[in-house]
Amino acid sequence: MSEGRSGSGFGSESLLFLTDEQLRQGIEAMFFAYRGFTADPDRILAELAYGRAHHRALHFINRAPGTTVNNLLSILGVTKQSLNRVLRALVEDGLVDSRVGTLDKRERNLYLTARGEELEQRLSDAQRIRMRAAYKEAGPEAVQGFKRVLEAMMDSDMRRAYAELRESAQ
Amino acid sequence: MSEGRSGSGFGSESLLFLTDEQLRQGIEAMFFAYRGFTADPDRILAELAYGRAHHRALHFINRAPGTTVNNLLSILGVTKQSLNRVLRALVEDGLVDSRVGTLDKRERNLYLTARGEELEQRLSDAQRIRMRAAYKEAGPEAVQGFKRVLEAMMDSDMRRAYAELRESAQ
DNA sequence: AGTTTATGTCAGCAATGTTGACATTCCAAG
DNA sequence: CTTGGAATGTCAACATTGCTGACATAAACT
Repeated sequence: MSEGRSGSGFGSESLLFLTDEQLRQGIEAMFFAYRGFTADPDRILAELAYGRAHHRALHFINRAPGTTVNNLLSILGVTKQSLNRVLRALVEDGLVDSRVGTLDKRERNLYLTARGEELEQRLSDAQRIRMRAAYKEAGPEAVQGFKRVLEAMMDSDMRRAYAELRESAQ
Repeated sequence: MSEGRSGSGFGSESLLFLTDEQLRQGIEAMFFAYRGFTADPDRILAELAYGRAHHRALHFINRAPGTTVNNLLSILGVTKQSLNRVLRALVEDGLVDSRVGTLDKRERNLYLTARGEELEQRLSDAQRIRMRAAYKEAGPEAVQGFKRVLEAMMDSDMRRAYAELRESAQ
């Protein structure tokens, strides 16, 4: 098909660095690891009748307090209608505070309430514990490689968003 | 909360290797990268009115032809009812062949048809192209680290499934 | 033979993605 | 200043894909 070159007697023993089999292993590793990556927060969220979408919203509002709906959905990569449902629940439940913009009244500036911060902490902690263990097991140089490959795998606009977050962080 | 130790004046400048900020960057990298990772197949699938679930089924049936529904759902980590819906569509559309087991007639052995293989190739190629580019950009040692961290991030049973797939592959 | 266990299918519900229609606010052209 | 269009966010309805529950069939155990 589109670009087929599937291990047809050349890739596997050539001097080229990447066989299709190696790439497939990477694909599967990504799939299995992402499940592990979300498993711990998912368990907490299930108890509270929330989902991954709520976690993502909490995470990025915490990361950039005062952010607007528009900005948030460009980072999350979902439609505003989809995000709206999640935000509405979080606001109703008193985890997020949505304030009408001062400069532009069409905008809503989003903040976590104390309870919102509390849940965000709980979720992030769960995820960090696993991440910390994985980093420790793999070692520092592995972590550098890990991040480098992930960054190269992003779409270019997400790479920009990611870089901005890193700068703003500290 | 459960294990809170969030950059409270100690983690960030201690001799410890992992600050909360570093961990958070890893978390966000994982989130953005996974979106890139699935973006290309998603576009193809959308044209065909299929979803990620169909892609995953095709991938692992291709990987282990003759596998059973039971085995497949343990790898995919979904319920059999959820998988069944997807498989039914693939069988009806002539991409997957479901044969009653010879030894145990309760089981169904799953195979890709020619058309199924064709679509699987198309999807995998799209994903491999991006993966290949990311690997190339990041370099060989980075890839080693990438895989090591991902593997450490999996749940233990998934790590086993992953290892088995690698062995069976070759 | 009869109960229990395993495998897979069918039906209906929940979470979360989508598009479409709309209200409010801002801004720019006249 | 007003008016028309663009931007922002909300509400409604639908599709995909998780889920649980109920069931049919085959195997296994007693």
